Amino acid sequence: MQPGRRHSPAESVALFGYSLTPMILRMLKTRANIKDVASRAGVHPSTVSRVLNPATRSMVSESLAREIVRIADELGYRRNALASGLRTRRTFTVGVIIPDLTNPVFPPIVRGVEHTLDGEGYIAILADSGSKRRSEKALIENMTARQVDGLILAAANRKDPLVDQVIEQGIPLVLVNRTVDKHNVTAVINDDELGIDLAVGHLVGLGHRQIAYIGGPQRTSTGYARYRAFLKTAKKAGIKLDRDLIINAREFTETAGQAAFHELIKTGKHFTAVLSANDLLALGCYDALEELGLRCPEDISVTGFNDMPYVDRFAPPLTTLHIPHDELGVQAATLLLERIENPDTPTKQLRLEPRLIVRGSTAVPSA
Amino acid sequence: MQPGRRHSPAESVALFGYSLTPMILRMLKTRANIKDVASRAGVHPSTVSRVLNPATRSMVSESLAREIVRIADELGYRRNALASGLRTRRTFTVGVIIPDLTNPVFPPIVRGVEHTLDGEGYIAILADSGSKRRSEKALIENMTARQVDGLILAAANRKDPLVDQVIEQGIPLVLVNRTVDKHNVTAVINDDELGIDLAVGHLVGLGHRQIAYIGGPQRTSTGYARYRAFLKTAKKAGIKLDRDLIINAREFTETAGQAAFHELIKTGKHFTAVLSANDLLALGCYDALEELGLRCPEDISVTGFNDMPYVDRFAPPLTTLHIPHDELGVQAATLLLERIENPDTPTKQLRLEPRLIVRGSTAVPSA
DNA sequence: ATGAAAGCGCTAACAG
DNA sequence: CTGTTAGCGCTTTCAT
Repeated sequence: MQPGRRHSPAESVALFGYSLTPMILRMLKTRANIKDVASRAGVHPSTVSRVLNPATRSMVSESLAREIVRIADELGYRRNALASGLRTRRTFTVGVIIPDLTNPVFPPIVRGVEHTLDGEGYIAILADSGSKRRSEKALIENMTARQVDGLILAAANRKDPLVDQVIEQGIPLVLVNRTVDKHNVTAVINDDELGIDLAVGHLVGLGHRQIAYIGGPQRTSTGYARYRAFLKTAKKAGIKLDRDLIINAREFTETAGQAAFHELIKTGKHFTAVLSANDLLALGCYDALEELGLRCPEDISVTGFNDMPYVDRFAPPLTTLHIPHDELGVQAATLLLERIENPDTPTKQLRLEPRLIVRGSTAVPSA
Repeated sequence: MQPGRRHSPAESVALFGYSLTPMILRMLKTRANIKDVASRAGVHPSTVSRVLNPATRSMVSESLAREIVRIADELGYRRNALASGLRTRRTFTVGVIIPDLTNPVFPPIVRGVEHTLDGEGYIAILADSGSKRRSEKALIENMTARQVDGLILAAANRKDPLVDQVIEQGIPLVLVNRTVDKHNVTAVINDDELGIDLAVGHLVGLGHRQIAYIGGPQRTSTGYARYRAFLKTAKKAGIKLDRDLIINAREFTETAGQAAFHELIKTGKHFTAVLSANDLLALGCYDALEELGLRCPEDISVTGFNDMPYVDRFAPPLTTLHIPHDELGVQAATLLLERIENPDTPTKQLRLEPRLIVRGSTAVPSA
């Protein structure tokens, strides 16, 4: 094959003197391109481009435009997004990085993001970083190499060089679910303080005075904010704050929650309720309770945070804080699109309200 | 700005007579390109291209190659995937379409797919079709316009024009989770017959003879295969096959399962166990049982299919069939990559074995 | 209203 | 081993 030898069907027609049907065309090359449509219509490729782009379509006479559209359809023409993106520097693609898809809080977020993007002609490149920072960095590089128009990160740490890096590169960015300490990023998160307030209020209302707290990793905004909120709220509610009954787990996992609960017991201190910083930690409490032959809520009340799917089916159904995860995703995508349109949009932090869902894991303290 | 006016930093250097640092470069344009690296290194762009491509790197002298890599790093060069893909017709991107991310069976599949792809330098474009065919078609078009190297569909119907279309277009395709009736597609699914076999065997072993069946939509391969398997296996096991006790729900949902169970009860026929074609349907049975004041497993045993996360925490913990969903994803991605490398690979259907997980929802029949 | 020409950034065939 | 050249498919000035 000659270098630069083109295989445009139009040329093939000239070459072989045959009239090629679309079906045959399709067998010759993957797809008709703009040039094919143009030569079929007897116009210049740029005219076709104008017609096929809504923004410039009005530049072309209506009758010709219709004819071109007809031919394009006939040839099954689809714009090559690579070529288009290369030229325009807009890919209508955004990268979404989440730490762990199998953690039930993330699918609804992703879904909200996606549906919002889809409505605007964007598509999402999704990556599950497996919570590993190394791969996260690589993923971001991969995505920027693909010229994504923006990025949504669901796994930021409070201090996050990766986030700084993205910002520095001028790539539109929105954080979701977790945020960073600095306020130089747009983020959509949950109102942690309100959530903890509600949970503490609920427990206190039931009569609990010795409330233990199992928190999450302090490197995450959620873990930190909930911890701070607990200290603050507990003080306000006038309950005894025993430092031994406050444990911040290293991870938001069931096993971490289980271990933490055992630690609480080991202190020998009395407590009638455990406020956990998320559902998984609460679930770990369930495990520990069972191992210790204790009952929930009869012996100990337990609350969670997140309202993961199916926690209402647990034994006992978990009292927890519902976070509108889909809405988190929707808002994150909306804000990102805004930033893509206008990169100078001032950053903003959106805080969605959690709702307390009272179920069977909390009750009036027995002792 | 003149048409065609280039803003390569190298030219800028010449223009202004300044030595520009990488930092300043980055402020001038989004990113250094191959030409920038080339002029900095005093070589031709194609030489840089060769160095930066592992496959062709050996064509360049080792010392020069190293120098070029150094300069590329210094300039923070990243290959523009759009340009590269446009030229090579390989994007290292695959499209993944799933019907509903919030259905817990899909996240692990997606995760398996992604991790496998990631290992090979590919990335996934993910779309949640919301189970809507229309949007599914649009999504596929969007993805092919983006020149994806292949497609993974998790939501095929037994007869699926969309699947036919993709195949016809010559786009490498792998189905996962569900397949089509025709055997002209590569698919990675679960061994439904074995699963049903195990479930029936378990119930029969416990002493159940009147077993009701709540199946899924017959348009899906899973719904159909499990239904056929139940008929076959039940006959083999010598249990009474009462057509009234076999209901195929329209959807794999909790509400559909609930409704189906009520229908079963309305028949007035006696049964001691319900075999459900998936966990969500089984969950619906739980709901109906509660509404009817019946207990599981004391009054009725219930089994599911899928082993969704947390069904072990339900009240009662659900006896079900575990499907290695991550492995499904891993295999699907592996087979797809194979097909991308060699499109003529014969199609194959991989059937992974489910495992029976006996929990608290099944027991010896009381009556 | 349409055409001509140039180039986004990269790679591959060919020449030397 | 390296440079030259052309072009992937598209969009945009600019010119008419």
